[in-house]
Amino acid sequence: MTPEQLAQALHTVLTDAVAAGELGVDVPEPGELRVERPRNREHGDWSSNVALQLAKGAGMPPRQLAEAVASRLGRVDGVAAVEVAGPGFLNISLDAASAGELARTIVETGEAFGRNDLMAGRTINLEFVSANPTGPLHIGHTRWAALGDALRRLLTACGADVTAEHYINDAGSQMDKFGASIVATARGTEVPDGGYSGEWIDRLAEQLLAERPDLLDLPEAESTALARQRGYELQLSQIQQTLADFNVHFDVWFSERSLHESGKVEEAVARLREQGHVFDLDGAVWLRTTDFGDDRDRVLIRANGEPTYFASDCAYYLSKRDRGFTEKVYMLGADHHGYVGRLKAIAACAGDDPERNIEVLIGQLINIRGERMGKRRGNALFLTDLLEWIGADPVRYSLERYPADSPLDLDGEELRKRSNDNPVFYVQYAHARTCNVARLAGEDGVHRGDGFDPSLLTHGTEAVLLAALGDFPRVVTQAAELREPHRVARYLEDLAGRFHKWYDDCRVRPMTAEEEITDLHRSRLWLNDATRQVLANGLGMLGVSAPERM
RNA sequence: GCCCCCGUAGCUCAGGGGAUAGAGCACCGCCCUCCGGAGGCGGUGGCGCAGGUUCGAAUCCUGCCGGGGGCGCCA
Repeated sequence: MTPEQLAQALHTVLTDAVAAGELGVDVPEPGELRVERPRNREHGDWSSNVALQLAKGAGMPPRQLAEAVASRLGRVDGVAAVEVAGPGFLNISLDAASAGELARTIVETGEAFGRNDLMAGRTINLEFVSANPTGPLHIGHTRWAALGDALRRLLTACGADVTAEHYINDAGSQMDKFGASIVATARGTEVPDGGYSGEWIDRLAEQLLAERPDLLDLPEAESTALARQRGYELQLSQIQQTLADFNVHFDVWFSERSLHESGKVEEAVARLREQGHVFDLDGAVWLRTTDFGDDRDRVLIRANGEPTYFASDCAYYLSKRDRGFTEKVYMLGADHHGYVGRLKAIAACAGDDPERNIEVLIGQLINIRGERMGKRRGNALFLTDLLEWIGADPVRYSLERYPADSPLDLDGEELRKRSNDNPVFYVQYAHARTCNVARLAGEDGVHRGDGFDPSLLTHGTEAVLLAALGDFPRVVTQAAELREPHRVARYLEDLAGRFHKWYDDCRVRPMTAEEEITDLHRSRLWLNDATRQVLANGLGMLGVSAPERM
């Protein structure tokens, strides 16, 4: 019996009680009824606080209301006992067969277990990373790459139509400085003020010189333009390769420059002007974002006629809108939190609902060994370095197990250690262990077949494991709705722990070749395989591999 | 000055109003006649401070203290 089925039963029981005149209250929808896994095992398999929530509306003491519900709920098929505890909690115990049935459900549902269609029909544009193509991805991008991709997978798992998008800031003066920096490096002179320097610039200069030995003989403007274009291509493809190595998928790579070249930026200004939010002042063109909560108005076109970066932001937003996305999610670093107000204002100026059509997620920056990592500082830690030293799985997982809004202080040396200090190994090992058990069981002649008797799964660790397995769909939904992939990671760690404890106490295979194979062996194999499935599904949603052997 | 995020165990962090606040690491013990010990069991140890809302607050609100970040006709 799943918690969802319990919530449904609870709904029915409440409705019946109201019909019988036992209580007068508006019965919440089943989805609103919270059935949770109690922290304390002695509080049953599942618990609900509905009595506490409805007491006021029903005008009766919570415990009395709870008693009324408990006696009815206790008669539901599969429910072994319902106790009223504390201020009015309902502590529900399932009979073993009903609880154990879940193992079969999971095995038969397979990869689909945990997925749902709650977000069906929603078209979501998820923008993240959006790095400047002037250098390699660093640790700051890494957090969003991991979390953004996990969120893409989670929202997709909930039935949403998700487009993962990477905006390429390939317009503007930083690209000119990028080109000039490559040329200066090729020439062996100082890079311009505010330019780029680093090993990657050296490599780009080297490569460009190899391709175009005449680079330095060209007129300055020409060599810079060449370096700018070719350096851009090389750097972008390096970024794309790195993200692919990191198991991060993007559906669309959107060029800022294309907005300028296609006239979309001017068009955006004109469209916003039609909406009545554009005004002229001091020779510049402004968007009155203060009408929608921004703390100051923003310049679209400078007095010198050049559009601002903000103007492309507007054009980009309108592009997303025109492409039919109802929800545009932006994932930004904390150093961009000042953008929230103006981005929301763009949506409002465009006639959208800033509460519904746009969502800005802010992630705190990461510290590694106490040093703030930034692209323009020396000794930046690049994602390629992390992948080489640590590997994609541990890097992803170590970022995905924390909420984005908590400042993260990871010890670089600890991260480099390939040891069980890293929880990803704990979870992956649990998965490998389930595979090993299944493999050896098969060799012993233990097969799932028809020998599934859920009433045999009576051990305490089995009840706990089953309850944890049943919690998975709720965790997925919650993680997707709250945009918090770390909930899945923490869940998996808990599940892995439950599994290891069960493994210690309950043997799946016969101890000796002489021992008769019974339904107990087979039923436990079902449970083992159900655990394997949930671990694999959860790791899949995090973009982390589920190895069969380690 | 204004705005955003965060203060939970020695350390790194979980805990979207609920019962006795958890995990890993660190430290101290224990478990291999047993499916992989990359595991399990036990011990030590904590909600920054002060008010408020609530039957109930680590969680919500206000103030203060402490840490990080942001406030351009830069990109």
